[in-house]
Amino acid sequence: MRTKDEVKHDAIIQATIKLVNKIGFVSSSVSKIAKEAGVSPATLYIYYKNKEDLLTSTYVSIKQLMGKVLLKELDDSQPIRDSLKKIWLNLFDFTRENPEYFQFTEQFANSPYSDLVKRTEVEKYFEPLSRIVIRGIEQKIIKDISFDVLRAFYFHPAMVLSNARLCQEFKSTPENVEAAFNLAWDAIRL
Amino acid sequence: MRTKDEVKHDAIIQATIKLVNKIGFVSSSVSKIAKEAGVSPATLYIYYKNKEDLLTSTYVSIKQLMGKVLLKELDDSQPIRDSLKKIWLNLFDFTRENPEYFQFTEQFANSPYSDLVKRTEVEKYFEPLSRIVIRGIEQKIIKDISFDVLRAFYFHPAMVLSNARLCQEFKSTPENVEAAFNLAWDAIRL
Amino acid sequence: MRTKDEVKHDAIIQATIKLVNKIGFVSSSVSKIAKEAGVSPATLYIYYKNKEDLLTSTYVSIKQLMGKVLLKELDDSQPIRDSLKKIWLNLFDFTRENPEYFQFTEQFANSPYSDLVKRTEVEKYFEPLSRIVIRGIEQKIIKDISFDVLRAFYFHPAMVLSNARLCQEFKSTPENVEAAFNLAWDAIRL
Amino acid sequence: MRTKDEVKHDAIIQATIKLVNKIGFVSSSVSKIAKEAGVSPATLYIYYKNKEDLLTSTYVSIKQLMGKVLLKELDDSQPIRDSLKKIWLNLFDFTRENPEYFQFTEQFANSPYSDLVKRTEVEKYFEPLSRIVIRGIEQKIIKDISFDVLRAFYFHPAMVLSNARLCQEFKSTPENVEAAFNLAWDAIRL
DNA sequence: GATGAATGAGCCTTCATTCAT
DNA sequence: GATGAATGAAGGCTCATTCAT
Repeated sequence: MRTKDEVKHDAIIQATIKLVNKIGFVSSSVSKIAKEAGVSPATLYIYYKNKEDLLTSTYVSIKQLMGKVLLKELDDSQPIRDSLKKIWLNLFDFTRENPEYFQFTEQFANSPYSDLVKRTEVEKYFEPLSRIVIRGIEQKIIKDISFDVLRAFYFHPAMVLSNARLCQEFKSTPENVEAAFNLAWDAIRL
Repeated sequence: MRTKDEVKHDAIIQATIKLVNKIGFVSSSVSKIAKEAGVSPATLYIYYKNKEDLLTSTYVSIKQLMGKVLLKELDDSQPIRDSLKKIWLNLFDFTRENPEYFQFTEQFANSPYSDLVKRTEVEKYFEPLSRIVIRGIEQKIIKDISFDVLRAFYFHPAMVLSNARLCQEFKSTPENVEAAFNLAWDAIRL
Repeated sequence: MRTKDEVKHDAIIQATIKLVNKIGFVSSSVSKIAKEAGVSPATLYIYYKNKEDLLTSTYVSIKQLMGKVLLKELDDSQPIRDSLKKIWLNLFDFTRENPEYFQFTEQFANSPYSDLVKRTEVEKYFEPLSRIVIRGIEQKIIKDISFDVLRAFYFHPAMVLSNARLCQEFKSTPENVEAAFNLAWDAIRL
Repeated sequence: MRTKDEVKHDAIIQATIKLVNKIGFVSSSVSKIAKEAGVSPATLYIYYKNKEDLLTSTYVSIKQLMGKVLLKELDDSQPIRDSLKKIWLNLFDFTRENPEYFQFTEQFANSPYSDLVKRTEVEKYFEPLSRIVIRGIEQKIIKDISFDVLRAFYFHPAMVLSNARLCQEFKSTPENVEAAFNLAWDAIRL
């Protein structure tokens, strides 16, 4: 018997990301994705249960990768501010080097498809971040306020500034990112 | 000539908002909107050039209303911090009282349709806000940093916290809003 | 506004019958039917909810017509045998003059689609026949046995003999039909 | 060479019958049948040329079995009526003990697939029955009328009464079957 | 012999839009 | 102005069959 062709599988994933970025979620039909990937529409259903599965799986796997990249090289012994700054820098590195991955997740997160992914399914990949924040609160370094609020001032601004569509002026040079991080830190620190 | 029926026109707008909120952008077809509004699909094309026109027009007019509400009762003589706080409070008032309007704009802003609306077309309704910020920078009250960054820490967090889908824990009580605003202010102030 | 085009509706019905007879239920796709009728596939959905509705409605309306034709010119005062014979003759007249209608109902009745039609929905058009049979039983002219059995010997043989596919030898001349009816009568009479 | 696996072959046949009975001819796809049988779709094509071959072969082999069962224990010396009655009883025994086989053949016989099976291919298994009938005619016991007509009154009613879908009231108890057979006999005897 | 991967063609249905009244 | 009818194109998905191992 023939074995699953990982090259083909990867072509499907890349085609999905590329097409969604180019023409949006709504217009990205299964047959267009298949054509872009150079396979038959039917082939797609060997790797995924249906269109929803294709899109959510792609999203989750990118988020998993993001989690790994953002939280790498973290050292529990270093100051909390340094950890949080490192994560920011990692994020901007990631979005600079994988703009198409990042753009896909942003589009996905704001599409109705995102309701189909359990929040915990994604949040688990960022769990170490929560632990840092909690530690910061315990050590009276970070404001004792709900996680939703802290996220709105620590994580979301970074996402927004990374998003070329939303912020066309902001260029993510090390200086700019550092300057912007200062605002995040001023917001959340005690 | 007969005059267009404003009752009918309004029914179309309300149906659009209601349906998009209920079943999402992708599933909201013209005929479903027409049925929800109690008119013929063809009637819709009397009021709008096409589906794109319907959606973008609806979006822009809500944004115009939002601008009016957010920037009301502002007094150039009052402290900048007070003005910015007032705008926050106005935003949470608006989203509390018009959740369906707000939800629609959030969905729209993250759909591919949003690319069809010129940024300036919407930004002009929030122009007074820029002036306040500029004044704050000139008076050395607000950090001298690009507007994209300031918006990422002043405006976006408020939008995120208003969005029930994104922030399920955060309840917009006056105390919570005030507490969250403090983070915004800490972020942008000098 | 445009009014429903009955010519077009009839074209759809005739195309359905013709195609199902020619290539069978399984192969008769909506688009083939539409093409045969000279309309767009979408047009078909103006007249029918879906494919199932198209097929069942067509079946039921033919059965209604059959009921009318088979039971016409019946006279309660005439002998029961004459009434039952008249119905047989009417049936063979009908199948001779409307072979495509008859063939369609036979195919339908033995397809899984037939489960979608309530038995009573069709049986009501043949109700006078039951009444004759019941009268015959009461008058001790017809055997007192369950209706299923009587139908199996009175009605089904006529259907089978009418069916060109099942009975290729039998020709429905008046003499042949009369001769065959004698068997039916011998079967059910007391 | 390797020998075909009869266990596997039988699994395919049983899966075909089971699935066609459960979901109908139209919905019974090759891959569903393969899955039900626990084999690969490709395996199926080792045993059968194509789907048509699978279905027709299954049909013919059941019919062959039916012929054997119906015509067993027949004695040319016994009265013709007894022989014909015995066949009836055998048929009801068969359908009672093998309802799924019977149901399959009934579905098949009324599907377009049945046209693909030559009539003689099946009829040969019931040839002894014809001989009995011919003998009956020669002995002036059975009406001298075409075989199509005799079959319509002798064989078809039994099939109809056996078919649970068509006759929901009739229960095939020995008494009921005997009573019904009397109608068949009355119909065809001289 | 046996298999899961792979496919182009086709399935039913809905789409955004225009037509004819 | 307003409408329901009408449509070609496209939607997601499954089909019977063959390929490659």
